[in-house]
Order: sequence, then C-alpha cells, then structure tokens
Amino acid sequence: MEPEKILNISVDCVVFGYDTSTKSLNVLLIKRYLESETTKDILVDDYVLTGYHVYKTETLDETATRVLKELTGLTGQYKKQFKAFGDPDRLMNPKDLIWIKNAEFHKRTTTIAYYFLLKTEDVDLKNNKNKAQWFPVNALPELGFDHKQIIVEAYEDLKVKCLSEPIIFKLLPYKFTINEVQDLYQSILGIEIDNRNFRRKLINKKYIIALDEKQVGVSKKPAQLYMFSKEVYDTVFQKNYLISI
Amino acid sequence: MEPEKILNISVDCVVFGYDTSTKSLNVLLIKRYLESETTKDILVDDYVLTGYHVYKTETLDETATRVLKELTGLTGQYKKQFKAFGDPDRLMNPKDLIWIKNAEFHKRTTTIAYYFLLKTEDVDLKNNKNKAQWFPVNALPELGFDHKQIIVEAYEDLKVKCLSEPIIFKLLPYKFTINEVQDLYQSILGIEIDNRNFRRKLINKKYIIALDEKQVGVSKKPAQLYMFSKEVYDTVFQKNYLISI
DNA sequence: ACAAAAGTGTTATCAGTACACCCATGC
DNA sequence: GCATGGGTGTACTGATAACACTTTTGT
Repeated sequence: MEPEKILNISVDCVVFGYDTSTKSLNVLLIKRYLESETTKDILVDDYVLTGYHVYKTETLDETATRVLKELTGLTGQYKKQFKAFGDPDRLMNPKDLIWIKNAEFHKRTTTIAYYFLLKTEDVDLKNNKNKAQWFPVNALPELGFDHKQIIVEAYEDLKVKCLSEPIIFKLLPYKFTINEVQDLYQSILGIEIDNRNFRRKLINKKYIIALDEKQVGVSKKPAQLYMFSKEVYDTVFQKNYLISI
Repeated sequence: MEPEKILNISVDCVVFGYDTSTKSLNVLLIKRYLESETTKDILVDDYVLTGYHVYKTETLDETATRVLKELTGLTGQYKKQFKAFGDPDRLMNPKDLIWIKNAEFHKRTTTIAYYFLLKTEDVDLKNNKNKAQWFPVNALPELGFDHKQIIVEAYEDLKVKCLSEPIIFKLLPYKFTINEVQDLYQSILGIEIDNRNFRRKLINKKYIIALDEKQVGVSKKPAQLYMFSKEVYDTVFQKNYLISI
C-alpha cells in the first residue's frame, strides 16, 4: 500500500544527462498525453518533469531520491535542491487544469525542485513505463505546468555551480579524456575554450589523475584517459576568499 | 479578516542586519516564551526566526515580503529564497511540541526559507510587538525548531554570494567608507584583509564612486565617503566563465 | 602634542590569455 | 598516405599578495 501523501507539496526533478559521444547535455522528460473520450480530440500532448508528492513520513531529499529511482532505477546520483516554486497559479494553464482534473493533485501545490547529474548511458529508456525521453537542454519540447521555468533555473544554477565545484565529473564516465571535459564545459556554458590553456589547467590539478590507459575502439589517435579523485580533491581543497565583485 | 492560510507551508525569514558602528553582523530573532498555567514553570524560553504561513492567494516571495514588513515595517529590502526545509520531524523537539500544541500549525510543516539584508539602524525595535532582538550571527541564543540550522545555511549562502555579487552594499548605508566595506567583509567571512590591497581593488571599480564628502562627527581624521552605483555596475558587468575548480 | 584611524607604493609571483603547428593513429 | 582529432610551448598581460610608514584630523 502506498504511504500517505502530502497533497499540496511535491518534488520535481530536473534530470540532467550528458551524452559524451554526441556532446549533448540533455534533460529527461516524460510524456503527458490525453484524448477526449468522446471526440478523440487531443487535449494534452506535451512533456513534463518527473515528480511526485512528498510522503508524510519522508524528507524532501528522500522524495527526490525515490522519484529518481522510480524513473531511472538509479540511486546515489548527485542531487541538489535548488529552489521551491509555489506561485498560486503555477498549475493553472488551461491544459494543466484539464490534466489535473482527475488527479489527486491540489491545485495550489508547492514544489521543491531538485536537479540530478548523471550520464545518459546509465539510463535504460527501452522499458520505461513513463515514456521518458532525453531532450537537449537547448531544444526542449513544449512543457506543461511551469516546468520550462524550473528547467531554466536549474540550468542557471548548474552553470554557476560547475565553475566553482567539480560537479562536472558527475556527468562524465569514470575514465575520461581532457577533451571530453572541455566539450562538456562548452556544452554547458555555451562558450568556446582554448584547448591548450584548458589542458594545462586541468592536467596541473593534483586530483586529475592520468591513468596508464588510452581510449580503445576509436578510429583515430586514442586519447589519454584520466580520472577525477574526490579523495585528493577533498584533501587539496582550500576555501579561497577571493572577492570578485 | 485574515486571508486563508495554507496550514502546512510557511516562510521563515533570516533577517541579517549589519551594524556599521559595532562592526557586527546580526540576525533578528523573536522571543518564544511560555509558562505553565498551573505551576508557573517555564516551559519554553528561547528564540525563533520570524515566519508565517503562506496565504492561499499569495506567492512565496510575497509571503516573505509580508513577514518582513510585519516585523520591521520595511519593504524593498534585498531578499533571497535559499532553501526549503521539510523534514518530517523538524518541529518535533519536546519544546516545539509544547509550543505548537495550541497553535494552528501543522506538525509537518514545510518551510521555504529566505534571507534579507539590511542595516540594523533601519529597524526600530522600541515598539516591537514580538520582542524582536538582534543577535550577532556568531553568538546566537538557544533557538527553537530547526531555526539554528536554517540560520547556518543562510549564512553559508551569504558568505558565498557576497564574493561574487555586490550584495554587500545592501548591508551598508548609502554613503560609506572603504574601511567600512572592508570591516563588513571581515565580519561576514571571518578573515583578515590587507587594507592597501583592498582599497586599491575597490577604488579601481568604476561603480565605486568617490563623493565630494567626508565623514562628519568623528573624533579622528574623517574618511572619504563613497557610494555604490548599481546603474554603473549593471552597465560594466560582464559574465566571466572562469573555471576555478 | 598626542591618539587614532586614514591613506599611500613597490615588487614578486602567479594565473590567465592569445596564438599555430606537429604528431600519432586507424583506416 | 591521408584524414582526424590529440597533443604541445611561449610570450604578454593583468591581478593578487606581501609588506611598513606617513598624514590628517579632533581632542
């Protein structure tokens, strides 16, 4: 039996997935589709974030973890609560009203929004019951509720955060090349980075560790593989108080 | 008549106030006091943040603005929503249970936490009906609910944010001296800053504008006064994508 | 004249930026 | 042998960090 829900509080999850081979930063969305029973007109046909009510006995973090697991089967991924959305009319567009008419949704639901960072390859969409699908963060489909705004704000937070914390590696495989890291930064930030300067900078970090291994199965010069050591990072890390206003 | 409340969602406000003369970064707290009607034992005697339920017709931001206005009379202050706190047991300490027994509080209330930045001198505590009081952020009294943690997290956010955005000036009078800015950074960050380097850095900013005015009424060499121009800041500002991981 | 805080300059070091070609490999 | 992306070095510039004494004012 399902635990009791808090009907006016939900958690919504922006699942960011990076695809190293296509160099695309994606968001995982689920289909929202409804036809009129009488006329067969399409009433709702768009996408939404995955989310769910908070159970009465769980923390917000636990709700987020549960929602991600139900959607992707994954646990232990990087997650961040970044904002609460609670405008009285955030679920009040015509389509949203049609959609929630039958649901046990409260019309004034406040949602606590999280984002997750993972690799698209880690998610098996074949057998997904929610018809979940990846969309490039810069080419999103039509979105229900206020989920467009939620994604935009998650993405803004990610852009800022990836500059000061090594969360980027959550989006990459365990072993990666320097150019893959550069490509990822470029995808996220939408900028061009000088390869020589970037390499030098990254390779000089003590927590970026060159492995005795190269890429295999590529039809060109195979690149040196590296890993990120959180252990070394935590040891080496020191807060800096550089005021840059 | 009071608008209808959402009984399980509240906004809590961490009001930071800086006192330029004592160089103290403070938090505004209200008294929580309850005696047993029979034995006159003191049941609850501590402090809490100011907060209130969200009304059914207002946004979260509006709730925060309203709460601040009711406590201080002030509007238009810098405000930031920084985190939602929703653990099932966040109001479940023995004292908290005594306190909320008579209140129309839901025991599982999720709170959206905001912080405000202002000057202690702007708040008149004389006639305050909540017995509000300033406490140095590093010398907080005993706090109810999970408000200690909320303050700590607000303070962490402020420490990070003041390094990259000119929010520091929200805590200072309109006209200020360079040394006052330095003192404030030192208070917030708990560090020592070299005065010569700091002066040079700040004075070189185009948006720090020297006024044709000096301090008055000080019993020493009066210092040059400056102001912060948001207009110039917004013009001059350019995003930088410096990766510092 | 004294106390108190304001204000000032130089040097060394480090990090960021700009920039163009050769190299190794798989096919 | 050629196409593809991997990998490399140098010089310039600007910012930060370290450091101690003189100046101005009110009392």
